[in-house]
Amino acid sequence: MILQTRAAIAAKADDLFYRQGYERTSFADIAAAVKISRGNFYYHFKTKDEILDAVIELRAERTRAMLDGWAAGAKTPRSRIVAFVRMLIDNRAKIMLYGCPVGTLCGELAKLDHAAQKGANKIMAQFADWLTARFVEAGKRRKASELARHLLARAQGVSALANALHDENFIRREVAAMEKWLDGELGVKRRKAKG
Amino acid sequence: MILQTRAAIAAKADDLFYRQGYERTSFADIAAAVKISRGNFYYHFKTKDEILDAVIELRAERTRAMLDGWAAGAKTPRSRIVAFVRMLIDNRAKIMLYGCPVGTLCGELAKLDHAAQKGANKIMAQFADWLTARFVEAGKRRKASELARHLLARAQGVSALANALHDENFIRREVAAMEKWLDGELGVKRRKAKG
DNA sequence: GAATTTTTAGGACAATCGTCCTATACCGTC
DNA sequence: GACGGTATAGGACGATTGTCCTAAAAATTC
Repeated sequence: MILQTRAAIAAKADDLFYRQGYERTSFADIAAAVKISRGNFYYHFKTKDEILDAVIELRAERTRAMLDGWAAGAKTPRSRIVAFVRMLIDNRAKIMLYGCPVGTLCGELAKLDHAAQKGANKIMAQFADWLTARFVEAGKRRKASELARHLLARAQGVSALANALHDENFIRREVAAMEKWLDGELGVKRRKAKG
Repeated sequence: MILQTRAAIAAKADDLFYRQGYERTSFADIAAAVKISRGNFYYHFKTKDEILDAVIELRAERTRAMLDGWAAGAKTPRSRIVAFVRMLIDNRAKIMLYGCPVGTLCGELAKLDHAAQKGANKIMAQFADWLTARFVEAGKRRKASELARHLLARAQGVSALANALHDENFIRREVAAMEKWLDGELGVKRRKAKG
């Protein structure tokens, strides 16, 4: 079945692109990981760009499923946003080794000035849009987009710094700080200190 | 003069590594930029790793000079930290195109599992240490390191997100938010809302 | 079970990679 | 103006890159 092999290639490429980067990962690397010959490879994907497109599509789909899961699994807007923030703790080991999968891919493709850059950036936008929707749910309609991007940026920053400084406690502290910030913004436990 | 050519190579490599990434930049690219032959290249640097080391050293020195300049040029701890934050606005055009030079290099070398990773991470630590010293100056000795890393992470996040979303206003908003946060932490204009 | 399509393996291809060698031009010094 | 060390140019090197071709194997269809 062509779909199985194609999916296997995309899955292995996804993992290798994350751990080694797109540029560093060769056809030979992926072929070895999938255990098929380099020749057979060409039957499923004509160019490296096509693989990248498939990987981005795979990640976008996985992101969508993850976000849907959080939206369905948590009952309040706050707890849904917290699920996003806690992703940093759940994935801390890999983040400290390889950074954020979305952020690092966007960064690499930006430097390569790659055509797939737009697709990768869309995944980042998926998070921004999802968070925006959650803040709207929480009644912060006017500032929703701003709050969403602020939180997303903080998550990106935590990933980058945890990767550079290899500090796990830093991740935990920042996650706690983000939750505290969230409570402040959403008016949980304490009101905005104005008026 | 050997130093002139060596320095010219390091300077061009620095720029190319920033705009294209280390992996993507070849000897031929650098040689073409410096306008010397690939053969002559080998006379100054034996390996690509050596060039990377020189570039990292160059960046570390430039970072040191920049931090010293901020420390000398601004009179209060707050205004020194603000100088750091405003760097995001000053460099916004390049940041939106290529990201943060420090963050993206650390990210790329982490994925390559490169020996120079440690040196690149040290530049990130330079910022963390400098900011820590400024917060100590401001009387926040106990939480200085924590505050420093928090602010550095936010700057990294703003760079990453501005790069992915190509949003200049986002940079300005976040810089303003960071200054406001700073005032809150340092007790400027308004006290901590506790007690 | 023969015919046909789908899938695979293996290798050729030119280009480029980082690396390294050697011959020559340049230089100030005697 | 011959000399000796510094700097440069040009190209060779083996390996690897992404891409592509062809023939054989496997699966499917009649």
